[in-house]
Amino acid sequence: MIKRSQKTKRPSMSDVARLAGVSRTTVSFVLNNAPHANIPPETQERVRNAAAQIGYRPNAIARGLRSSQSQTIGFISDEIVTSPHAGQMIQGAQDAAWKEQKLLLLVNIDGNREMEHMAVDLMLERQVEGIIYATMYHHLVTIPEQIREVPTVLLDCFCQDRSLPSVVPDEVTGGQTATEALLKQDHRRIGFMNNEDPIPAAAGRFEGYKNALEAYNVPFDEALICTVSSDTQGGRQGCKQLMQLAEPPSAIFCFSDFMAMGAYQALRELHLSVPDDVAVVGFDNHELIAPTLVPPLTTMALPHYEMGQWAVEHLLKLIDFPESSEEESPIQHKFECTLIERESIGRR
Amino acid sequence: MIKRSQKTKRPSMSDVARLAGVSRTTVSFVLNNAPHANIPPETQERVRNAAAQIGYRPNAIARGLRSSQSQTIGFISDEIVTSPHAGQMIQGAQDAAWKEQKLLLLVNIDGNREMEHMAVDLMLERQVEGIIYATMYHHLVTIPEQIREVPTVLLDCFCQDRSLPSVVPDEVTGGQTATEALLKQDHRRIGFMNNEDPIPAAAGRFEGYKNALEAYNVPFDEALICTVSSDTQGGRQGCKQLMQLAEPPSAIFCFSDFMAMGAYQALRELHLSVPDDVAVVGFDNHELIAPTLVPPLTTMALPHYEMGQWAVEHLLKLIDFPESSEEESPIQHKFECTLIERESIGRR
DNA sequence: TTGAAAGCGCTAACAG
DNA sequence: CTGTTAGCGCTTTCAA
Repeated sequence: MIKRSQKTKRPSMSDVARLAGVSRTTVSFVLNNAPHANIPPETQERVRNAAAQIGYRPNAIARGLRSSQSQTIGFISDEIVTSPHAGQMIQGAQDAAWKEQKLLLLVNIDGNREMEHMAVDLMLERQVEGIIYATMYHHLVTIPEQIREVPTVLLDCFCQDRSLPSVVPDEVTGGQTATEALLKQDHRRIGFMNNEDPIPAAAGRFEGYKNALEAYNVPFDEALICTVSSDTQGGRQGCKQLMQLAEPPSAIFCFSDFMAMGAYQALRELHLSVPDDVAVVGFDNHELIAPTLVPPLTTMALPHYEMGQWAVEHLLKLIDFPESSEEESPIQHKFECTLIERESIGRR
Repeated sequence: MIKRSQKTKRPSMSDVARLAGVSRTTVSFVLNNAPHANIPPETQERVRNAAAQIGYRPNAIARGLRSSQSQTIGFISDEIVTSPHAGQMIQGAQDAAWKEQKLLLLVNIDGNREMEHMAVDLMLERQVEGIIYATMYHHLVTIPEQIREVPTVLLDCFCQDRSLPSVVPDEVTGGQTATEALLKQDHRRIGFMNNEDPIPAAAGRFEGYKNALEAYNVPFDEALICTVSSDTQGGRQGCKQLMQLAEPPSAIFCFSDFMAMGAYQALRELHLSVPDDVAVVGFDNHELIAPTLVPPLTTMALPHYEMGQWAVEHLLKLIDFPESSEEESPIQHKFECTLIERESIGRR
């Protein structure tokens, strides 16, 4: 049992050196597998044993001070709480960091500008090697200026002048893929319930919807578009509205899984079945919603994990090669969304 | 604009001292509002200006090395991804830490023992002042021994010998409150769909259920208990089973919101309405589920945010007063669950 | 092959 | 009131 009173000092390198009968230098070389130091196996053995014996553990703070590398990455996010997507981004980021033995210093600023500013300061003081600035849905952000003291990558957001590298989902191809899933099953009257908020996802998915129609030579019909709030209520109302049309759609592409859930409710109230009467496709692949609906919802998965991963990987590159050519035009990366096929789309 | 090339060295205290024409000590005293150093306002002014002018920022690593305080708390969690509850615990923990200007070093070990071990090592090397060990649902855990080198608090879990302080939800009173909500509306035949997994929540809520019945002098009927998987499927099947009884229940207490969602589905298939034919109460207050069901689900909220907060607050106490009397019997704290009333309970 | 020594940026006891 | 000085634990150059 390694239990040790919290008050006693932890063993330092000198302690190991003393016990092994060598100098601190030697200990350092051995424990770090120093590249060109040629220390005889026997001495190495002795040092390692001594270290193990007294339970020596390197002090990353001291090492960090000396080598000015904190092995730490800051992760700032707005509202972590509500979205399960947050977890996936963090997980992706952490996994990528873990591979390089870096740890994430997490701060959730909950939409508070002042806190955001302080968070960046605190991270900078702690000498983070870089910062990931993440938001819980794809949108435009303004970043505190001091953040530029250190390499930074924007995750699921972007800034006005694109002066910082960013990674976001490809909303256009996402909307297109979703719509094509319907078109492939011979649906031709496809409703689109869009989010009323003026966000990139709304514009992008709408564009993708139109692209898909065009690709299949289906004329665009304004009547089939309905713009509502992106929650269950919105979906329910929007769906009812669409189904009241003289020529109602045989399929509906919903901006979000919540809206799809609302559509299910509306359809049920109208005694229409999914997918036989109306096919439905959602967006988000909400783990808690999509698979549990009856029938399970076909929907688009957002690449949150991958984006988180990419963000850190890219950040690590920037850290290792700060003078990379990127300075003038930081990369704005997009990840494709993938179709998750379940049972809410039937053949027309 | 504070932009600065990433390669140039950051200004240090000496730079400030030089510019202000004083010694490093003075700078340190001024910038830290040193308690007993009586530095004339004028000098202070000069120092502060100098610091601002060159964009000085204290180096927390150096400070940490010197004062052996990292101002950092480790937060280890199993599977952050799937559960939205995770976010609430983290948020609570962070908010409590933030108040003391501490930051969280986050590692999600995803059920991997080896990774867990390494995570603790990495955190200890980084001199975290303490560690929160969190799980995404209330259960028994075994903790890597080295964690005891530093104050530790278990969040939403506990260890066999209770040798570490922990905070968990009070499952018994939770189950009792839920059941009483039904009893208060004059329901007397109350079904209980329990989780088949042998976890504290299952045993505790069942006990609470029985306590409530007893308090209302309602005889316990084994037939009304049904043990299923805690997902939507389980809830659906269990509910059908209960409703097939010769004397079916007029109300059902479900172990989880997912199960309640399944119950809704089953009831709908049986052409029974909630809450008129059958009242339903869930557990978890899943933000994404409970309010969006039709009718909105009355359910028990788990105190995740509060537990996260408490965990850090308690940890900070342990850090500040390591020799507190707690050594022999670490506190095992419980937080009450609260009833969230929506529309799934009707008067009998 | 190993050790001495300098120093990362900061704090704080001690002098002056 | 302010400066000198001695480290915190580690890395790494240089010399032996």
